[in-house]
Amino acid sequence: MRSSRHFISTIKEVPAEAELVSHKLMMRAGMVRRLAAGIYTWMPVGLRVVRKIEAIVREEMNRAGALELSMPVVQPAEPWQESGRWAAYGPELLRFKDRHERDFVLQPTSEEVITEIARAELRSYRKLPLHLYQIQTKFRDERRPRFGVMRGREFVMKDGYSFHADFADLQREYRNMHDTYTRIFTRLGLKFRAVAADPGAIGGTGSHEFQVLADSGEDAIAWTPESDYAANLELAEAVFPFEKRKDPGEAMQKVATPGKTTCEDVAALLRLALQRTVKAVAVMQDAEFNLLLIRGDHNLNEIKTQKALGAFRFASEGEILTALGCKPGYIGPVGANVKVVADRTVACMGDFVCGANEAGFHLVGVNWGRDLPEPALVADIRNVVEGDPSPDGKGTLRIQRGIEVGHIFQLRTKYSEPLKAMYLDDKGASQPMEMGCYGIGITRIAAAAIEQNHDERGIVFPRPIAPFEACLVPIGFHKSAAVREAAEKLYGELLAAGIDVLLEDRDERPGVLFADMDLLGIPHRLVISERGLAAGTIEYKGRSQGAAENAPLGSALACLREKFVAA
RNA sequence: CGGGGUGUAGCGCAGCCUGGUAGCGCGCCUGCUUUGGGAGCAGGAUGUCGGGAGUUCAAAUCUCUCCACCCCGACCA
Repeated sequence: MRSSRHFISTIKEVPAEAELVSHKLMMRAGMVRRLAAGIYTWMPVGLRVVRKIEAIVREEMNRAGALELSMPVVQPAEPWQESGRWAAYGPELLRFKDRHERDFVLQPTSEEVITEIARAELRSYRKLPLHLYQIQTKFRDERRPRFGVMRGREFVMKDGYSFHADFADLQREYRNMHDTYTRIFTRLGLKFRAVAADPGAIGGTGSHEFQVLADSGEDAIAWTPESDYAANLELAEAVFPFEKRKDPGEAMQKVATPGKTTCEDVAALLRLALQRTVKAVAVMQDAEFNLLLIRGDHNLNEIKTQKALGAFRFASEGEILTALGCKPGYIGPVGANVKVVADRTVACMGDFVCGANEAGFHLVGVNWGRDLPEPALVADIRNVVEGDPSPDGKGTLRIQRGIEVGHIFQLRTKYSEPLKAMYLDDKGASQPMEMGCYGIGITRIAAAAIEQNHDERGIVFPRPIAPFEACLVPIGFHKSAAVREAAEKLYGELLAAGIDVLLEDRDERPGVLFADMDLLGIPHRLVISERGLAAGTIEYKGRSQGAAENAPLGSALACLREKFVAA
């Protein structure tokens, strides 16, 4: 490709809306242009990246035995009503009516349609297993689209669905996909981690997320270097503390803490470690008032709480006042005639500090059994923190941030039962199919890769997904016949050798060309100049290396090949 | 959806408080010079000041209203 015939539309200043590095760089590099909130045009340069990601995903999916198909983006409401998701999905599902006032949706995923296919086509155990996938545009009407294409409303996803006669075969395919995803993300040149995850709204039993490691990621991962344990923070279990609860050492005492409404403030005032304090979170389960107790330095995990308690919501200030006679900031479990749910850690604490249910006062030296009854329920309701013991008993946990780019689920019969996707087994009995589903965020990968690979000059793409593998930059292409001839000749050779090379033949100053090639993140650069021609050399520089090096002019192709292997 | 903020040239911004000729930088166009890291000089084009309504002799500026977008909290590839 010649840059003069391509569409390089780089800009120096980024639109103010871009917050994340990857978003800024994608805008600056001219990969995407925004059309509406969370809706982007993929410009020619950006689309090349997307296509390369798709190609790798497609190749590995095919190799793993899955078959590609393409399902409609616009889908009728009926299968969604049958599966129950028409009611359950909520406002993220974009719904609209056609001219006949019939209801339709834009697909956010395609379980319903694929299950219809399976129901109609896979009548016998002889046709199972089957894994079908598509690489398709998805639409989710996000509450708050942000971070450019990282969390857009319209995006491209690879979604695959597998159908099995029994659970064991589903588990086999699940492992197959786990391996396949590992190969895909490795080939894409990403640093990632597979973590145990919550199946969430999609449902089912087992589930793993593939997280690209990046500090700007929206997810937190708990993992340990001592074993292969890794889980999403929302799922990671905070195990029971090893040490037994100590016997009371202090008498309970009321202390004045005027204006100190947070555990941090109270601990600072009393010159106590934050780990000695307990915070109380008031929640309602229908009409029942609950106090959740968490150690001062810990955070409530709402997903775990929901699993322990069932559905709940945070209490209003009025409800707290009614139940405890005290406003938030000084509430606590002592003397409160309400249901008390203690986190495992709190249940093992003694001589702790908590609110006195009197504005401006806290209690110190509080002990279970002596000063208040044992909690009605002890459960794991907090997020793990760095240094907590690993749930598998090996080592301690570390926390790292990540961007979710893949997610695999064992759906079991969650969709096949309501949608009646049944098959006949070898005894002629009708059985619901076991299902798995497997997603990869194609367009999100482009952003995640940039988030993970950039420097002050721009993007540093891994070669497999760079818009071009290499660029050839002639200095004085429009001035020097010798440079032009040498550049054209080499360009032809590189193309013939199957290298995806960009010839920088625009009539711009060298500084502009270099800056653009760096910004676009093209991994390998060859420079031809009169200076070099006179010396019989060509210059090579890798995008992430500091200084350029010279190679004999005739060995340019061999040099690139060598660098490709090295990189 | 709740809370905060911003809409002025293609992009980044100033002007608004205290009403009175719409500006700066980048980019764009023309010419000359320049040519190994986003060139210099000279000249030039570009605006329903987000939309609507109101106050006023006069509104980018004050008031009301609608819209769009961005940032912080409950979800997901």
